[in-house]
This record gives sequence, structure tokens and C-alpha cells, in this order.
Amino acid sequence: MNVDVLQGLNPAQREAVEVIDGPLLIVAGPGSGKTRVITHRVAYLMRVCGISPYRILAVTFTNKAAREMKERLQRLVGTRADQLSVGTFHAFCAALLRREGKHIGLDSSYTIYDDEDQMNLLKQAMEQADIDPRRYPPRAIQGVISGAKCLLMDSHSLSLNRKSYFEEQAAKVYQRYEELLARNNGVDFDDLLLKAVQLLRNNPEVLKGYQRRFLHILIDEFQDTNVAQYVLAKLLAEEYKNICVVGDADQSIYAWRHADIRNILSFQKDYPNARTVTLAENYRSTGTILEAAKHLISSNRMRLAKDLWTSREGGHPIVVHEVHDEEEEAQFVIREVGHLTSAEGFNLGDCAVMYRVNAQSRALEEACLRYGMRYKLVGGVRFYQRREVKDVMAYLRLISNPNDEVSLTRVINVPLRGIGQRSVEGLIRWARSEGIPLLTALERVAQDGGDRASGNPPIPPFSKGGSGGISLSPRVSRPIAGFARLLKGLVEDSRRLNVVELIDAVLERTGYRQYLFDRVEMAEERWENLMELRATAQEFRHIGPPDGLADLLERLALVADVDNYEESPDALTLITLHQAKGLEFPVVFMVGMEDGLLPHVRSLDSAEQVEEERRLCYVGMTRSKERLYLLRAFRRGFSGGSGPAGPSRFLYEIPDHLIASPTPKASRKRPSPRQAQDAAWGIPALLGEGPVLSRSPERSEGTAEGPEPSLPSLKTGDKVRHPTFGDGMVVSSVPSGGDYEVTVAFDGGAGVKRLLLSYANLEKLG
DNA sequence: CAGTGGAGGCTTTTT
DNA sequence: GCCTCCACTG
Repeated sequence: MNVDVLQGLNPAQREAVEVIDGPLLIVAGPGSGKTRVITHRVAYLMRVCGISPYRILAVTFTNKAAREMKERLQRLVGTRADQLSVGTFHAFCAALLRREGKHIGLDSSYTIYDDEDQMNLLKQAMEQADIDPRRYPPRAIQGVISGAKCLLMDSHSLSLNRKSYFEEQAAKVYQRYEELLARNNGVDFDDLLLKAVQLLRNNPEVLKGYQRRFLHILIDEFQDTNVAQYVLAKLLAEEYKNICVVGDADQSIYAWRHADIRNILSFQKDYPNARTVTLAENYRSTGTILEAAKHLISSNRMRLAKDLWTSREGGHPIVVHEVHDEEEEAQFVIREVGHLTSAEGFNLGDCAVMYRVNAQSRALEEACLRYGMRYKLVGGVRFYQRREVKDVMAYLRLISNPNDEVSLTRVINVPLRGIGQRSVEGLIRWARSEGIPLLTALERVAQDGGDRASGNPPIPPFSKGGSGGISLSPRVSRPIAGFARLLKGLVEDSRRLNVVELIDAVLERTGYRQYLFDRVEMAEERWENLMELRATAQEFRHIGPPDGLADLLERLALVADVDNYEESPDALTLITLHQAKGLEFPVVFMVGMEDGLLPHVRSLDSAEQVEEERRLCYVGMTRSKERLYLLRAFRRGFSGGSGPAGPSRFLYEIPDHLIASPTPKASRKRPSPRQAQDAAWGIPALLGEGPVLSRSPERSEGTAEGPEPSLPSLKTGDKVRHPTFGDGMVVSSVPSGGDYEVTVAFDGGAGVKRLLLSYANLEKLG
């Protein structure tokens, strides 16, 4: 019985399963059976080594991966799999904080803020810190704060280690932002990790408990972990040092989210005796595809080479095709998919179209609709980000955590109750000056504000009245009082109702349902979404108050999507390259193979970023099992106007002999600087045409024209004016993906900026 | 207080 | 080119 856990594994896989003592690094190339190894390893630990599932922790990057792992393990070891700790870092930390948060002053009913909530709070913090959001984009500030948190830095340490004036400003916001979070009894996603680490570091006895519990720790997608996650894992593994990490640096595509490939190096340094097992056999792709991908990725300097191989030699050549624009690109995909499904035995569900940015899905979707091809768009607006869902969630959060002012301000006037922005602001200011929670302020208005004689002169917006009350006109106070009563009633309901009943109560008693159908467009669809939320809540209905609500809210905060990607046998998949990671398809179309898109313009200023783009390209190519198409358009309507675009540099990194109907040798060489210049203006560099491919000549000709006359040329030394940054001098101007990337040194505090000419709205000064 | 229009701003995305 | 946010008007 114990034998079958090892059966069917190749020698490397077998080693990765059997080496259980001490630290282990598994380097897992694409399609190397990684998931199989992980699940079999866990099964081996349990069934062969007799280790209790309670003492095994397996951490994954996404909920989906966690779910799949659990399902597979259930098949391998049965119901004992339920006792395993399998989940994401964030979920693990959320549970830890709920249980042990009291050690760091966090109430167990804390709220987890998502991106949108976080930005709301951050903007407030910026206002309080008196930092101009025009000069310091909140998004960028958020990025700096998040980056600091992922390195386990607090605002003080960010301030000390600042590398720029910008970071110094960010540190100021950070401090305020933390104060606001604390007042709201809220945490953001990064806090889950940061606070978990803080908690464990500052509470040795708590830490010891977990260290002794987890005899074996596994981390999947190790290349995607950030420093905080690695430190957390290291802390937990300190007792037994049975830590197994699985990853592939070549598939690291989340550095921009503070994932740090250097964790792999740190691992080898922190555990000098760590064993390394490389899974090099690829079971997914044809020899041709694997060869092309290997060749591409070998251009990266920051990597450890590994020798991937497959027994599936040869295979269909890769099709590289040029089209005029995105419309033609979509048309080509549709025609080709039609051919593959009607004549070559593929199913529609076998095919996927992958792209760099979501905006590219539009042309594809339109084409699918026009030609009547079934498709499945992955991603888009996520479920828990939809307004109606977030509104109802805000009510639920507020019931659970009355200190949550973000949620309170979100719903105090939804449905419309005549409580305007000014009233809310006044209320908040008043509550702060009195040092009372916002909810208490509401209740006070309900107690005495509502009945106050109308003869009282309203002092807008709020002012202190006698005995800690406030005086305001009934027009303002009545709806506020009404809202306070509503909330109080719902909090009482929550003590006796299960979560499903509670959701129903919220929908009815707040008047939300009525509001939706009376006043909101597409009410049916939105209602459907709310019913889906209600369906999710069913899972928690048996958990009595107040835990049911807390559990539901945790789930809603940590599980991003109900309709995560699921295979649909009869639809063409449209998906971003990022989301495609971990998936595989018999047929893959990669569209938008242009410099400026892949690699993306925003990555062109650093070699590291271009390398990440190359990895992204590598990830896309290695999703394919049988057929791979690389499409490139001469001209693409991209944000800000349409411009010609040169072929992706990555196309030149694929050997000729792997490409269908090889193009003339001369044009397949890496372009000379002159050619690169031409390419940037859309002058065709790839002249060859495959047999399947036809390009309408009359349209193609139109692309060979010169630069758009509308783009003014700027040269070094020119004086320019920018609407927000003010006056400055051009330092450099280089063509970039059909645009110009202009570097400008501004006179004021703005410093040196890199701008895209078509976005920047620069005025040339005589 | 609430609905409308103009201006500005633009990857990738899970938790 | 399209969506989002803010400012203004009704």
C-alpha cells in the first residue's frame, strides 16, 4: 500500500519526495510534475513516515492552488487530508492573528481591508499628513508603503532608510496610515504578514508553540514569495528545519508585487546543508516548444541555467505571424481556431489566447462575438470588487467591527438617505475631537440630535452643544439618527441570526434591495451577484454567531474570486499572461508580440524589468502543449492613440529552425540600430509569410509610412512645460514602441521624470 | 445633496 | 480610446 505513493515517479521526482530530513530546495521547471511531487511528498510523509497531518504545513501562493492540493491529497490519503494545514500565507496569518492578535493589541474582530478600502484610508492619511496627491500619486505612495511592509519595515525604519524625498513623504503617510488602521481595528493585506511576524518575534512562547507543532513545512511557488513570507516560514521552521521549498526562478513574474527571487539565494545561504533536486524533465510541451522557450530564457543573465528536456522530440513548428492591427489579429486567431477545431481534432476548450494587458481582450472579445465563437474571459472585474457586493460586505463588516469607519462611510448614504459628504466629514471631525468612536457619535445624534427643537440655529456643519451633545438641524440629524437605529438593530439581529439570515436582513432592512431595483441600472445582474454572495454564506450558516460572520468575512477578504478559472470544454480562453501561470493548453496564441507591449514600455528602463518580461514570455510559451502561435501587429490602438509598434525583441530570440515557413535570414537577425529605429515606426522587419497566413496587401502598405506627424520631436536641451510638474529641460528622448520616451529634469521639486510623449502633454517652450 | 460633464491618467494582480 | 475621479451646477 505504501509503494504506490512512489509509483510512476521519475528518479528526480522520487528523490524530491523521499528526502524528508532537513531543508530541501526543489527546482521545478515548467511542466515537470511539480504539483504531483508536492502532493506525493505530503502523502509519503503521512503514509510512509507516519507523520500526523496535524504537524504538516503546506503553503501555496493562491487559494486555487491550495484547493487543488487538498483535493488531490484527499484522493491520495482520504479524509485524513482534512487535518493538514494547507493554505495561503495570508490565510495562515489571518487565522494566527485572529487567535493570537491580542498579544499585539489587535482585536479578533479586525477587518481586512482590500485594495480599494486601503486607498480610501491612504487618501485620508495623505490629507492629514498634508501631502498633495497631485504631486505624490496615492498609488505610488501605496506602492512604497507596501514595499516597506514586505521588507518588514515600519514607518520609522522606512524614514531612516529612505532612498529619496519621495520615500520620505511616503514614510510620513505611512505613519498616519498606520494610525488610521489601528483606530479602525483594520489591517491591510501586507499587515497580515507583517503583524504575524511581529507577533511571533515578540512572543517567544507563542512562536515556540507553532515551531513545535510544524514538523514539516512546504512552500510552493517559492519564487513568488516576498521577504516577509520567507522570514515567517523561516521562523516557523526553526525548530526542526524540515523546510521544503519548490520553485522556478525562470517563472518569477511578480517582482513588481515585491516577490523577491533572492529568497532562493537566501535559502541556500541560510541553510547551507540544503539539498537541491532539479526536476528537469518536461511532460507538457513538444520538443520544438520547449527548445524555443529555453532559447528565449537563456538570454536572461539573472538565472541559474538548468537543462530541461523532453522525450517528445519535434512537434509542430511555431507559427510567427504579422498582422496589420489588433482587429486583424483577432480575426486571425478566430480563423485559425476554426481550422484547428474543424480539421485538426482540437476542441475549442483546448485553445487559449494570452496577452500582456487586459485592454487587449477587447478586440478579441468583439471578434468572438462577431464570429459567434464561444469564449471565456478570465479576470476582468473581480467579483468581490463589484460595487453591490462591496456595499453589502461593508454592512456586514460594520456589524462585526463597529470601529470600521471605512465601511461606515461607504454605506452611510447607500441607499441614499440624504446624508451628504459634508455631514459625514463633520461627523468624523466631531467624533475625533471628542475622542469617541464614530459609531458612538452616531448614537449621540440619535439620542439627542433627533429631538432637538428646530428653533436651535443650525451651526453648519457640526458644533459642540452642551453636555457633549451636538446641535444640528433636524434635516441633517434625522437621517443620521435613522441610520444609527438601523445599525443598532442589525447588530442585535446578528446575535441571533445565522449569516444567511443576516444578509437577508441587511438587504431588506437597509432598503438595499428596493434601492437596487428602483434606482440602479442592471439591477437583475447585480441582484444575481448578491445572491451569489448569499450562496457563499450558506457554507457558514451552521456556524453560530458571532463566529459565522467573522469566518465569512475572512473568507470574503482572502478569497479573491468565486469564479476563478475553471476549465470549460467548449470555449476559447482569453487570459493575461500573468493569470495563465500554472495552466496549460494544447494550443496557445500569444498576441501583441511587440516591443512596448511585451516587453511592456514601462519595463524598458531597467534590464531587470526586461528580464521579468522575458520570463513572462517564457511562462506564456511553456503553457502550450502542442501548438504555439506568436502574433504581432504593425499598428495597435493603445491607450492615448494608435501608433505603430516594432516586433518584440523576444521574437528574435527564438531560433529560426523552430518557426514555420522561416522568414528570410537577413530580417530574422537582431535588428541593427537603424532597423530598430525603423521597427519602432512600424516598418516591417519580419517580411516572411506562412502558408496559413495571409495579409491583405493594401492595408499592409499603409503601415510602411513614416512617423506620425502629430508627434512633435523633442531633443536634448529643449525647454518644456508640464501641466503638473512645471518647467524643465529635456535630458533625453528615445523612440519607444511607437512613442517617444522623454526624460525631463524639472526645475521645481518634481526632479527628473521619465515621460511618454503621447501621455505627458508636454508643451515645448520657445 | 445629487447628478452630470470635463479633465486626467493610464501594466501585470493575489492576498 | 475608455474609464475614473473631481468639480461644478441644478
